[in-house]
Amino acid sequence: MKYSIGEFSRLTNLGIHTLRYYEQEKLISPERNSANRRCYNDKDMAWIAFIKRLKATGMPIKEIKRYAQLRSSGNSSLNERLEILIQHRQILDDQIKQLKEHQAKLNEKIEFYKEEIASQNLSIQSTFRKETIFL
Amino acid sequence: MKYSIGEFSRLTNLGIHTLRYYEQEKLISPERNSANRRCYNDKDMAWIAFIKRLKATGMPIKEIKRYAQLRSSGNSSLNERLEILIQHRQILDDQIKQLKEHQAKLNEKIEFYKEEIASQNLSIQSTFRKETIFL
DNA sequence: ATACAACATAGAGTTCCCTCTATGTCAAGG
DNA sequence: CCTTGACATAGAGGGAACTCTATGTTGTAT
Repeated sequence: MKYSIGEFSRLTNLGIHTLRYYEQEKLISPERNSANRRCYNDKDMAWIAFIKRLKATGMPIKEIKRYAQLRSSGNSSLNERLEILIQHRQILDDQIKQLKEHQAKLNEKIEFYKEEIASQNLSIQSTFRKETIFL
Repeated sequence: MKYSIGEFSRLTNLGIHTLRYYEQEKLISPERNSANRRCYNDKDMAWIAFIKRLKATGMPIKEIKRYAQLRSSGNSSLNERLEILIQHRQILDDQIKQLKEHQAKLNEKIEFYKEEIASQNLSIQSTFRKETIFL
């Protein structure tokens, strides 16, 4: 299947401007038809999906660009690409580890807040009780 | 303990400029001494540590600022702060879930690459074998 | 034929989060 | 006393990743 930039934008959730920007940055190079219109295909689709994954895991555009260049240079770059991927996996693993730590601490903090609030409500309640007693 | 901005910068790993920027953005309001110099204390330290956590989990400065404002408005804002925290926990949980998914897919991709490379090495080997046979 | 929407490019603008520069003040050491 | 270095403010600069504007072209429906 072939897609115009409009269709492709809808299918990838990526905004026409963003797609053109990615092309400018050489992340992707769709074919052109006779009228110079961009013609994205299913391979582009899969590639964009992967780009989105890399981005979502914090890889900067520049690094994705490097990967894209290797990709376009064919099979001889497989090893180098694999290395980038393995390196990025390490980064991702660390990232997840960090986030889990933050998650644990945040949970602690939330528990602390709940207790704090509970004890406040208690003192309000007792004040209220006193008031009802003394009124 | 009290710290000058220089010391505090070293202790927090946050760059003097960044600390001043955070103050400008009202994330933190250290006291000043007679000479108008900033005097950070241990409470500021703990607070900065928490700011760093919020940042590291993707909370934008503006939202941290909102939290900081509530914090400075005292105990009456405990509930509201708790809500921000709980909401942020949700975001963090989702984030971790997403990253794990990306991790799984990345691992798949890496395995795929390894196989690809292995089969290439094989074909090179066999070409090489042919050559050695036919030479 | 003409109107219209979708496409094209070049380049400016925006947002976020710093980071740096220019300029000035002040306290302490040689 | 004077230099030095850490501090102060105000505001400019920078990079990343978009996002938008201006202007022009093309293909299709009326």
